[in-house]
Order: sequence, then C-alpha cells, then structure tokens
Amino acid sequence: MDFKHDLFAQFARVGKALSNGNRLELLEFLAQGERSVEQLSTVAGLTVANTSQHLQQLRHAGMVTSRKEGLKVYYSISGDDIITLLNALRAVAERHVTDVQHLVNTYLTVKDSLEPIPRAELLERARAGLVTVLDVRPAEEYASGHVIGAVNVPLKNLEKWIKKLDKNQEIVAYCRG
Amino acid sequence: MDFKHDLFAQFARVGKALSNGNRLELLEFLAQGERSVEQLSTVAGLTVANTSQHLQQLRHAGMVTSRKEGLKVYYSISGDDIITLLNALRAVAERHVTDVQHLVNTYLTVKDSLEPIPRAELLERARAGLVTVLDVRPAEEYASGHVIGAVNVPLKNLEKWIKKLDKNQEIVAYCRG
DNA sequence: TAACTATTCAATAGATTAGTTGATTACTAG
DNA sequence: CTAGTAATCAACTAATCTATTGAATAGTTA
Repeated sequence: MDFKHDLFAQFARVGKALSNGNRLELLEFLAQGERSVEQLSTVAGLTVANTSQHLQQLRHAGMVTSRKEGLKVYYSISGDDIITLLNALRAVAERHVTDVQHLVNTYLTVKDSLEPIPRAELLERARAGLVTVLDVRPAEEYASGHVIGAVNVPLKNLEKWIKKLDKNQEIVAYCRG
Repeated sequence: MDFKHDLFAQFARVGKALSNGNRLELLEFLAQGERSVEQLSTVAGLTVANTSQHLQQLRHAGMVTSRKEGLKVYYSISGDDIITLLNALRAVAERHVTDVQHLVNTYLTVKDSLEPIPRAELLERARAGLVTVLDVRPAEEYASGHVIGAVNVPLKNLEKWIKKLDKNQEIVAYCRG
C-alpha cells in the first residue's frame, strides 16, 4: 500500500519549498504583495535567473501564482493559507530554534534600534517593496532590553498597525542597502 | 548586513525538517502522542537507525523532545505550535498540490471505504500507535462521490470526535499491514 | 526589422541529504 | 559478569539541491 507513502511525499513537496532560506525570504516579500521577478531578485540579493528558478519551485508547490503583464512577470502568494503557514513556521522557529533567539537578541536590542525611520517614509518604502517590516517590539516576557520576536507584517495591515502604535514608540525596520 | 540572511537561514532549519516525507510521517504519529523509536520505525517502515537519525534532525530543529526511560527513548512533539504548523502544511498541500487531490480521489471514494473498522477497535488501535486516523468524510464542495481532504486527528481529540459523528457514518482509517 | 529588456531554460559543478551497514554505547536481566 | 536489547554513532554511496553561466524566448520600442 503506497497510498500513505505517496501522500506524505506530496506533503513534503510543500515542506521542500520551505526548506531554503532564500525561498522563505521571497515568500516573506510576496506576503506583502505582488512583486516582479526583478524586484524580488534585488531585494533578496540573488541573480535574476536564480530567483526565477526558486519562484518556479514555489509555483510548482502551489504556493505562488504568476501573471504576465508586458515584459514583466508578477508573482504573488496563492492564498491566505500560505500566510498562515508562514506564520506558523516563524512561530515555531522563534520558539524552538535557540539560534533564532540568539540572533535576534545579539543584533537587536531595544536601545539601539537599528534604523528608526519616520513612519510616513516607512510606509512608502514598504509599498515600493524595498523593505521588510519587522515588528520587534519587546514582548512582555523579555521586557528588559532584549527583543524576543521579529514578526513580519503584511503590507495591507501595516497602515492600521502603525496608527495603533504610540507615536513615541519606535518601529525598527530591517532594510537592505 | 547578514542578520537578515542568517535569520532566514534559521527559519529554513524548521523548513528543512518538513522537507522529507518520512519525517512528516514521523511527526504525524508523534502528533498522536509519545512514541518510542522502535514504534516509530515499524509504523513508518524505516530501519531503526534511519528513524533515529530523522528524529535527531527533528530534535535539532526543536520540533520534538526525547526522554529516556530504561532502555527506551520516547519522543514527543515539543509544543502545540508544532501541531498548528503541521495542520497549516497539510491544508496548503491539500488545497494547492493537485497531486494530493488526485491521490486522495483515486485511492479513496466514498463508496469503497478502505477499511471500515468498528469504532471501539479503531480507538484501541490508535492508542497503540499502529494507525493513523484520517478523517476523509467528503467535504461540502465535493459531495458527489469523492473525498476532498484527509485530516489527521490527534489522539486526544479522537474520542470526542468519534462521539460527535452519526453512528451510521463511516470512518475510514488508513493503516499499514 | 533591429535593438533592448525581463524572464526562462539548460547544462554544469559543488554542496547537501537520504538511506544502508556495521560498530558502539547505555541499560537490563539472568 | 554475561548476554541481550534499544538506540545512537560513523562511514559510505547514491541521489537531490543550489547557484552559476550562457543561451534562448517573448515582448517592447525605435
């Protein structure tokens, strides 16, 4: 009876798509909205060809869809369940992979916010797809100088989310370049 | 700035753990409760050494914990967030990987339930760790002769879940051997 | 039509992963 | 102490994956 074996092999197709850091990064950007291959390649620091291939793997796993418009091909997340999956993955990594906690703790402390950006500019940059916004406000558990989690905020929520924050509270965004 | 790169690489550690069908199968069994290496190896059809190595990868990714008691080592899922992650993964695979739908549809139809098992026996077998219980009742969308999803039910929910079902409705369980 | 751009394809080399085998460790029971 | 059991370790081969390179395709613009 190979049914079970085959079934898990198919589940693993989705798992494989998540097994590479660059693909996860691409997915996180795509979670913020539709992006062209070129945008994705520059923001992830990969060659265009390489990016294209990763995107095709993601498409093959059913996690992204593409649409051609003129010269450009725009990729986007293929459903909300993908976002749910990414969130679950991040949650597990943050809770259980000690290196993640270590990384976050050593690179980011509350005092030296990496790059305080005016919120208007932040929104604009996020729209342009050049920034990944990470909510790194310290969690209750760790209030004393260390941040515990970095949570990606999809673009559509960003606007609301910024308004909710105290004007004096800093938002730390991680951006390349 | 390698922070971002490193961070995604760590996230990918969890993804890698999910990238292999055998590991996913092990996780599904573990989702039903604590199991010894030997139990896991027989139920997944792997050698003990191979199973042990997979389990260590899972432990390294923080997804399972182990506890030694006498000669045996018992592994278990390291938190509810792992269950959440597995559910999210399954949901994506079922929705987006067409081969999964094809597999489920060709192997299982409503009429020829693979193995109708008396519910008492089912529960007992599940407790023994020899069965994976799949809820394959047809979803609304596909009501006409095909099942759409196979949902794994953790053991602790199984009892309640069985009671809720109409006595006449069949449960299809997939079991090895 | 010719030049140009964005993306994909195909081939390749190096790195990583999976499964097997046989030895080794840790523990139990006689 | 000896034999036996459960699990892990170590070494190895085959298979798969990643990134790079250069060529090919499809669409646009002059």
